[in-house]
Amino acid sequence: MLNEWLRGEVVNIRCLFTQSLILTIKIKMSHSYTEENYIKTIYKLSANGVQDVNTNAIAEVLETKAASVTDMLRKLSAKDIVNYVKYKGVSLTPQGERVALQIIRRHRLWETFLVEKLKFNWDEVHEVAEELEHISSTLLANRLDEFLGYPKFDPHGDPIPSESGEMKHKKQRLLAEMAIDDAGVVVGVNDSQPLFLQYLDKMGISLGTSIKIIDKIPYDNSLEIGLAQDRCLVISQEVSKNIFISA
Amino acid sequence: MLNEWLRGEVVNIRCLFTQSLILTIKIKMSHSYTEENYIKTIYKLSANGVQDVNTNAIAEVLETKAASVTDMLRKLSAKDIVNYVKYKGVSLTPQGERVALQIIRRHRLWETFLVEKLKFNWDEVHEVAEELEHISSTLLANRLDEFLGYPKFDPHGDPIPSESGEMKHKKQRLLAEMAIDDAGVVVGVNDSQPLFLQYLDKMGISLGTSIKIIDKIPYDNSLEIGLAQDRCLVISQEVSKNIFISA
DNA sequence: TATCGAATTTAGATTCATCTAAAAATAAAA
DNA sequence: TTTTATTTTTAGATGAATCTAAATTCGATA
Ligand SMILES: [Mn+2]
Ligand SMILES: [Mn+2]
Ligand SMILES: [Mn+2]
Ligand SMILES: [Mn+2]
Repeated sequence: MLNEWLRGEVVNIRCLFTQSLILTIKIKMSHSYTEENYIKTIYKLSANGVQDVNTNAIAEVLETKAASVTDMLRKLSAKDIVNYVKYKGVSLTPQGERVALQIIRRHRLWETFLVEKLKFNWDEVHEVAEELEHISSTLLANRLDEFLGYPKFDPHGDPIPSESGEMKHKKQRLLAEMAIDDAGVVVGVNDSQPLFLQYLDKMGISLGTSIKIIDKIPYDNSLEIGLAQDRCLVISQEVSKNIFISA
Repeated sequence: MLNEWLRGEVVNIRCLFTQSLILTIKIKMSHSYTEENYIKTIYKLSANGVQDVNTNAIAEVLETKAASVTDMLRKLSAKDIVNYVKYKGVSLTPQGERVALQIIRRHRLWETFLVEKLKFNWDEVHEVAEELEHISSTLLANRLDEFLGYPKFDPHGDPIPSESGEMKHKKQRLLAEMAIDDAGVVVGVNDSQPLFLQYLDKMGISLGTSIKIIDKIPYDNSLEIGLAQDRCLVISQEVSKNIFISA
């Protein structure tokens, strides 16, 4: 296949006779729906400071088997998307990282669109965005970005990469790691599962909500927190580990 | 597979012991990307008054081989999406027609979105919509419809089916079939290929343009037409067969 | 009606993504 | 340092969608 020989993105084709005419073409490598999901998963698993992602971790996230993961890693390795050493683990190449950031960009732009323009609730968007993120047109992503006013964060507080792959790094800490009397504003969630977001809705917690730690219950590490208008409630550690507060 | 036994959309499950508790569940049959493209193609080929669509016609549209089409027709037949008789041709069942209309609905809504909101030109939208039409969420289609203000026609003048599958039938005739001195307004195109639309752009013809037939050249059936501000031009029969004028 | 040619279907192979089960490598424990 | 357990890879099979080539059917023509 072409892909196996043309690893880079820019190729020069020189006229055989005159050696003068040079055609410089930019080759856009395309990836299957499945490949994209692997790339995104490897990116997310290595984002948490992990150097080499292991096979089983990928298999778990993608709800597939380790053997399938191995097959795909060999394939992505041949495409120069990942650095893969048998039994040692896998990491994205700079190429692969660029691809991952584009997928994440599209995912988060679509989520923003769904919430901002189509009035979806923040717990309804992830699944749809999992499909929309694979629409390949870069013009579409860029126009959508423009239409939304170049948003920097998605509805869950996650940063949206720019066309060139840069994103704002928000200063934040986990609610679980704050001390008594500390206070701040909710700027993100660590888990976008509908059930968790629905729970937050029910508790009246959303991005922008001000929270103050009133007490910590040592028995199960649950937190007593204060919201606006002297409203008080207790949340489990599980929950507090999934809420980001402005630093 | 479940699909082969559960042909309808609503199923009752009765408790074996008490015979009293009845679970009524609505089963949403899903179709692969590929199946959807076949369904849409069969719909479009039968839309022109054709009763039984033949295998080769489908193969040509989908740029595939007749043998592949046969395989898929057996599959869609088992799913009750088409009526298929070997060697005789194929037509959509009422079920299949509903599915087709939903795909076309999504295609045209997305095209409208791209032009109206993202400032795409009308020649840039078809290819992207070919991908977007397969995003399955019906909530998405309905919210998009609402966001766009329930448009009745897409950027090429084609009618957009409602959620229930109804669409406005526009009174129109082909420019090629008009007589000298007849006049009207462009309300649609019969071909959405970029090259054709780009040609129309170049000639200053778009939806809403007023056109009057000035003369017909018998030699090659080309047409001399008049636009606003006494602008005159000659178009080939090929072109005149792809422009719809208000009746 | 018999024959020919086009359209269509069948047969068999290929590629991609997946699986299970078995083998191999690595890491942890004795 | 063996032994054991875990992780990972290989081997081999399956199902979906495709292909080419051969066989079959249909419909038109002789
Ligand atoms: Mn998401
Ligand atoms: Mn995905
Ligand atoms: Mn179109
Ligand atoms: Mn399509």
